Amino acid sequence: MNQSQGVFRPVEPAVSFPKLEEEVLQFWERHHIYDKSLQRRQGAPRFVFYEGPPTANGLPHPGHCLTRAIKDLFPRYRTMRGYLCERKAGWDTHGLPVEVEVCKELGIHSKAEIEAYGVERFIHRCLESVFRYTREWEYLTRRIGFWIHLDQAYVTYHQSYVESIWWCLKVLFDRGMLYHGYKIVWWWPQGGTALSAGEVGQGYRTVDDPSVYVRMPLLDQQGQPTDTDLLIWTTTPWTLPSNQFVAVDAQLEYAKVWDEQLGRHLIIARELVDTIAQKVGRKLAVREVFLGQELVGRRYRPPFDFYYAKEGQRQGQLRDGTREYVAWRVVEADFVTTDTGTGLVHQAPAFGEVDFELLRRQQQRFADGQGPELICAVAPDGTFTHEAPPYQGQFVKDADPQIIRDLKQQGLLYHRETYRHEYPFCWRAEQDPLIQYPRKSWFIRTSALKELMLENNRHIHWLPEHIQQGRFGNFLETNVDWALSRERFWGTPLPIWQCEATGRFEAVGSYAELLAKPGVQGTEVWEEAKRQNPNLPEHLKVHKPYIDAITYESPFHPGARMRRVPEVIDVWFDSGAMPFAQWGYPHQGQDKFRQQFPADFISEAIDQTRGWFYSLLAISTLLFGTSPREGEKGTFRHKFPHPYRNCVVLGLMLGEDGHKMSKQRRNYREPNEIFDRYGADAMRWYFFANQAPWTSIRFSEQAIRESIPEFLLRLWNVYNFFVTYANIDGFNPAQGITASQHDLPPEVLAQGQGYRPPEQRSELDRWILSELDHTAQVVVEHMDRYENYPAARALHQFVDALSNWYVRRSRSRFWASGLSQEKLDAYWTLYECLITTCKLVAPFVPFLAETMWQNLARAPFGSQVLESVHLADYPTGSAGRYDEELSRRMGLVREIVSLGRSARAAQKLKVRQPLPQVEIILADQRDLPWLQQHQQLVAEELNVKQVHFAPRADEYIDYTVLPNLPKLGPRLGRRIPLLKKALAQANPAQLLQELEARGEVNLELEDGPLTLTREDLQVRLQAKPGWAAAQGPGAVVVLNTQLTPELIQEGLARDLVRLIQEERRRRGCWYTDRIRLRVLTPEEKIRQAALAFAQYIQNETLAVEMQVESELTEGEEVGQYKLGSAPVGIQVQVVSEGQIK
RNA sequence: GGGCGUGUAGCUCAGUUGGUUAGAGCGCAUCCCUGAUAAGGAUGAGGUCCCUGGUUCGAGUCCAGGCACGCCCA
Repeated sequence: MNQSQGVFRPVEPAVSFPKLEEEVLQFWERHHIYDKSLQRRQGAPRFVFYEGPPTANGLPHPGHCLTRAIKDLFPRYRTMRGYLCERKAGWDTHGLPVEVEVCKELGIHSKAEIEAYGVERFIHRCLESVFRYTREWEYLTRRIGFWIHLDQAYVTYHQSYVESIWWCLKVLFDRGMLYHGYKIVWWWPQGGTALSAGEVGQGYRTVDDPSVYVRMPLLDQQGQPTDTDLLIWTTTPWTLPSNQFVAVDAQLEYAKVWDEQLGRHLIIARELVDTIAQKVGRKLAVREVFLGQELVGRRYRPPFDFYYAKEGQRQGQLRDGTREYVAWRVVEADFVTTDTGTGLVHQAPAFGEVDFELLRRQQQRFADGQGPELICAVAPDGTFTHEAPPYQGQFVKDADPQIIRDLKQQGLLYHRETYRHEYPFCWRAEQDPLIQYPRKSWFIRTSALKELMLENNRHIHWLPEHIQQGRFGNFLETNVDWALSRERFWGTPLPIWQCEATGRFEAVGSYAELLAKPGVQGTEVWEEAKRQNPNLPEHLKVHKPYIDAITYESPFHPGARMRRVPEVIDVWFDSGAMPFAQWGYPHQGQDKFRQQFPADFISEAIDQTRGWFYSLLAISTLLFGTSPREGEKGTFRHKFPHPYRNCVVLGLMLGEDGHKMSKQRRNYREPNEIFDRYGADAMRWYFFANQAPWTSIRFSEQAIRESIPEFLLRLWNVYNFFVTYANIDGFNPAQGITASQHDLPPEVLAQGQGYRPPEQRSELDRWILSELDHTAQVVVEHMDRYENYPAARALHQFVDALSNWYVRRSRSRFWASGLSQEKLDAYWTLYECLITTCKLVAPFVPFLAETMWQNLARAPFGSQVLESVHLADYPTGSAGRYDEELSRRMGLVREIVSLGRSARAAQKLKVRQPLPQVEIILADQRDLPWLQQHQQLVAEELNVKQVHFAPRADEYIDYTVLPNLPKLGPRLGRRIPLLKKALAQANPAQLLQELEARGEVNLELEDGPLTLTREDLQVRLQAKPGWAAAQGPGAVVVLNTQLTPELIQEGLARDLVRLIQEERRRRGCWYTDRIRLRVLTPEEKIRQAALAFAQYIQNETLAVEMQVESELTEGEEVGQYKLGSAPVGIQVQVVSEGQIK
């Protein structure tokens, strides 16, 4: 029969996966398979997925491939499991990185330069920049097989999105959760800009700074100077005029030392006394030692009295009713160290984040308005203000020398030196040092909801688990208020308007609400821009600078106007608002939001812990974690967890060399290169099947390449094998099946012609179907828990078992002529295995699965079956065919065969040489009857004439009887060593005999008797030396290596068959060609073997006749071979042509 | 400096609730197979499970301390 008459399309053996994938992509698109996969689940329970929006202003790299692959895997899987999973794409479009890119193009940097360039032109360029690489992102998304609605993507700068955020912020503002306060930022004074942590990190340089030790005299209770000084240390003398406190560690030991030369006492940390004495070259005599807490509350006089003169004597009322001096006293802090300095830390809250935090804690101790105010003698441009008259107008760093001179003059400078350390500079203007500086910012009072956020977190399923209590939990524990505002241009404008007369604020929840305000002015700015450039997207009207132009009448003061505050907001707020903002909620999309909240599944890399994972959780908890206030629109209380239930945290992907991926290092390949060479499935399989997704993964081109032979090609070969023979035999699964629109589940296959229930089929068939069902069960169990890695391993193992045991053991059945029932069983079994595997692997390697489905299912069934494997239901292995006992036993057979091979290899006896016998000794006799029925299988695999099971073989075997520890451990506990001793002394053979006879055995331990059953003991076998044997945990296999002339002849005959087959192939024979055969060799033994086994040889090689000759002729038509040392010529002549190649 | 994670074969990584002989792939070596064939398979060598101490009858696994690396934050 011609293969073209088969129902399956012939399979190309030299497959190109990338090429197939392109075809599959076209097929999906042409037939709208993704949409159909959703339509099919209309009305089904939803599986909600949120896309964490990428920024498309940079090219995607392999790390993004991992994220996108994982984001595709679980939605695909859940869809096949019967859920409706809509996938809406999204783009993150705002933020500093965008501005930085544009500044680079423009060759500018500071805010002033941007303003000079023009905010309007600037944000237009930002908008262009944002979508620069959208095409590349979309290509990657499509090519890797990530099904998501790109055409319906949410975009963070769109008006509806911005207005959702405005709504959210208005709710928070009205609840009093949004407030205006100070934040200490890294500040570039010359540029007038705060820098992000990333930028600051780029600018660190090693520099020498002045390092000064300064005395601050302690005061007594009357405020009079004492003979004792606090000694502090700083590398930023310019911060001293703004000193407010000195911090100590309450639990640290401090020493009061006497400096003879100075004639005064100094207080320093006890363990630093020697260090400092050495520095100044003086003797410091310890007079007293006490804990830091004794210093807490003591007053001192700061080195400069610009503020002290006015405020030094001021007291404020504490919340507990008592009074305390507001500043210039010793306070307790947990950040004090003794690594450097003196153990007493000068605090200038204006110029340090921890200092500022300390001030804030102090402020909280006082009643409202009674506490210390922030002191700051420095202007935003980095120069001293009039509040520090001697230095007014000087840049802080330049003022250091004079400040030190003045300290010296006052006698307060105890010691000075130079200190080499890392200090940040502006990454664009290398000469400009950064300073920490207080800026007014808008904050969200997230710390008030800390407990709720923690509670919410407790309900989230994190993978890996440790994120919950670890990185994320800790981060929530130390929650500080969210500094929301940014003094930038390209971002969601903060929707707060301020009364120019009273300074009071008001939040606005939408553009329409704004336009409805009384006396609105300024809309013409946008209208004019639009007139000049009609192509401007409408969305821009809610952005700077247009929105800034809009003012309205103040409700707080007659005649005054409300103007928007200048800030935009942190981009993390944008992305964290996506659960509702992607629908424009609550101004629109109410149904959509309620259907799609919260998410069942999100996944991003671990760097998002403090990014998106946090912003999502914080915003959701703020809005939906408490009961709504009266009159609020859109809020409600939702039970935890939200906004996501399961979060797979991916490891960071490193380059080939284990370093961060970087273009300059060239330590990774472009995704497209991988797709073109190996295909998306290879990459996906590498991601899913090589490691848990949260281990930081090292990009490896080789590992991607290897996933082809290890998995894809192995499955492909089985598929190819099936198609080849099914076509030869005209196997057509569709005959007899009438169901329509099905996905070929077992019960439908059962209608097929020649289909027999598995229980009537051979053991091997039942075994592989058992493995199939079990694999499906394991995969579903893991995938339901978001564990792709163990799921992929189970699939890998199954494909291996199918290829290397089932197909190999079944080959003779497929090769037999005719279409017997046994052969049909084999076809039906393999067919079902392939169809089911195809569905099982579909979420993992969607392209390969689709290709197989189109041929295995669509080719014979046409429209009777589902159009795509991705529309199918995921197999769950629920057919009840999993037979644990059978799986275990087959495992034992495979072990025995493996041991036999090992023994052969050790004796250098190739498998082609038949051997008379193997002796198999089992550790456990209970499988003996079953194994005896499978002697034939073992005999074939090992090429031996006889298989003999010996219940006891003291001749070959040493026995060791060991305790079964998992069973006995809990029971015996500390008696275990005694048992071990008793067993070592006992005679194992005798023990075993007794066990077999009575079912139990009595042992006398040193501390008393003990009765053990068969289950309590384990027998280990060891082959005695001198035998061709191999041992494993379950059995010992001993070979009989005695060769008879007959066996040697048979071995030669098999060698000949191999040579003839090779010659057939060399001559390009079709599988079914009949041949006329000549075997030419001067070696008599070979000739004799050929004649003795003529029938066998002719059968195996489809030879209608065979001539054996002693004369070797040369020539193209005679293949020249060697058997051992003897030359052999093989001539093959086709007599009747088959049609199958 | 703090938090989190990681450390297992030459390389990349698994290792379930503590249990006897710690696994896989690649690479290497030796070989097999040759009707899935530009494939496939077997066998082998290769391990102080980072170190030290502890808990336990028993620790790669649990606990404490340390070391190295990575990430996040200061």
